[in-house]
Amino acid sequence: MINRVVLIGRLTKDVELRYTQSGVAVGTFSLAVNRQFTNASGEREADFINGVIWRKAAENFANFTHKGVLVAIEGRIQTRNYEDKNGNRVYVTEVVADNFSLLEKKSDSQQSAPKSQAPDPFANSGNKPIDIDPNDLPF
Amino acid sequence: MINRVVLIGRLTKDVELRYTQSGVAVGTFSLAVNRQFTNASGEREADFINGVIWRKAAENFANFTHKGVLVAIEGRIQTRNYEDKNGNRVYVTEVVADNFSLLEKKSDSQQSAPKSQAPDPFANSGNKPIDIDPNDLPF
Amino acid sequence: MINRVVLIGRLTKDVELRYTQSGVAVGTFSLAVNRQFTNASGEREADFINGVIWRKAAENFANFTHKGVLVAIEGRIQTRNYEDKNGNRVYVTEVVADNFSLLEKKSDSQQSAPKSQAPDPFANSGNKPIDIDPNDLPF
Amino acid sequence: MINRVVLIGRLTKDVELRYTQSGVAVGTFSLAVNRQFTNASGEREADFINGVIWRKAAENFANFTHKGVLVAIEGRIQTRNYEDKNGNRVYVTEVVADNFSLLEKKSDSQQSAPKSQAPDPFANSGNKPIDIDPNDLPF
DNA sequence: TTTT
DNA sequence: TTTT
Repeated sequence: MINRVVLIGRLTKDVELRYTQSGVAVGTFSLAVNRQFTNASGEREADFINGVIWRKAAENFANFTHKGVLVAIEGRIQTRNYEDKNGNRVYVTEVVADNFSLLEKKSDSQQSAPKSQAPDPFANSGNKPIDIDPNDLPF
Repeated sequence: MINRVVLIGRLTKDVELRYTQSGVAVGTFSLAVNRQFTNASGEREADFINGVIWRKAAENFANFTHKGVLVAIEGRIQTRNYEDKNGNRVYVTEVVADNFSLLEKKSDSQQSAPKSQAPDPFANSGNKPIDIDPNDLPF
Repeated sequence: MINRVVLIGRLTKDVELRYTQSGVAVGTFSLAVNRQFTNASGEREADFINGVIWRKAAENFANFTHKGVLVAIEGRIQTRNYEDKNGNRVYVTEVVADNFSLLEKKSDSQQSAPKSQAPDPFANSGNKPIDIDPNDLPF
Repeated sequence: MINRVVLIGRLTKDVELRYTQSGVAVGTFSLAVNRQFTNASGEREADFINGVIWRKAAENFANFTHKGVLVAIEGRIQTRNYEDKNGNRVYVTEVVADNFSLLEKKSDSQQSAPKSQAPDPFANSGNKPIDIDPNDLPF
């Protein structure tokens, strides 16, 4: 079934890169996507959308972006749930990104420390997330 | 900024239609969207995505669909949060639909009671959600 | 850069499946996508959108669909141009599908001859079209 | 039926703004959308996608952009055909944009003459293209 | 008949 | 040069 999302927004913090026990890279991120219309008080609010990205694309996304940077991402909506430390079931709705585009050059809105020498800032990759055990998740 | 979602899935229950204090129709719904790939155990899982729809489109969506029916929806991802009865902040990520398509005729997968005589089952409408006070929300 | 298309429509004819000289499957198709709004004369027009699909997905798309069937496709817009027999340059804008969903069971709107035994009608696949020489194109 | 397109690319020339006989603003544009993958020769090609935009959004799009600028557009694919001066039927596939986002500040990639004082560069608007007579088209 |  |  079709499940497609396209977002343009700014990273609210640096992408967090971790590795599953089996060594697969996973990045988690949060995107502030400004709304098109202002609210009743005339302010432009944003939606704060959490996401996950896997494998090579995760490493590239972490290495070539930083907090504040404008990016486009493509992906799908995923829902999952887990039991927290108090035994309560927590429901999560997030975006699984399979692709991203940098919309600003490195110099724009620079804030964090440099992390990597970029051969191609638009480097990303298809990452068909192949059946990873949820218990393997580092977050 | 761009924030666009397209989903095809089945309603996990009838659309719930309510009205704000100012008389605006709001529908809430939950969509089961089957995943493209099977999991490690060879099963096809689904994402259970909650959504909101406003005004005339909400009334049409509620009237011309029922639990189990296959629909396509277009919209955007919205995040919001509120304090629950225990004083805990609850974070919600959901889809605001601005458009829908019925992908099955009335007769297919009929389950609930009939609700309305449909002149055009594909009737829907642009519903630019104009600055509704969140306190006005019936859910 | 982002280039994303999602369409739901009916095949105006059977998918045409061919093979490049190097043996890669290519399907070409035409989709009638009904418009949301009726025109000045109150008629609902359609857009007739041509598309291409590659490899395993092409074979599945050809085998599990036929003229008239309702399908969803995801892909990107591609433009190309070639010189026709009269030496005129022809400009083509079409969709390259990388994914499809059947929205009707085999029995619905059956018209053409059966073509294949379907193990999973929703079988399709990522087909990252890897650098195929345009001169290799059979259409 | 669903017909949704999201594109990020650079305008290959200034938006051309005209008015129908009944006074409706129409903008035409061409977007260069770089491909994700390089071709057999290792070059990154682009798709050159033509589009149309109507009403207030057309005026804003023309006023707040210029050749070379990076923009995001949302819309749908439209097909139409007309008879050219030689009596040949010409088939057109283009994007009808109903929304756009500027992805660069005015100063970036400035090339053309200034055209307008921008109160809000992200100003755009829903433009439900209401039944315009094709004979009324200025292009 | 093309953008950076 | 079109689908239901």
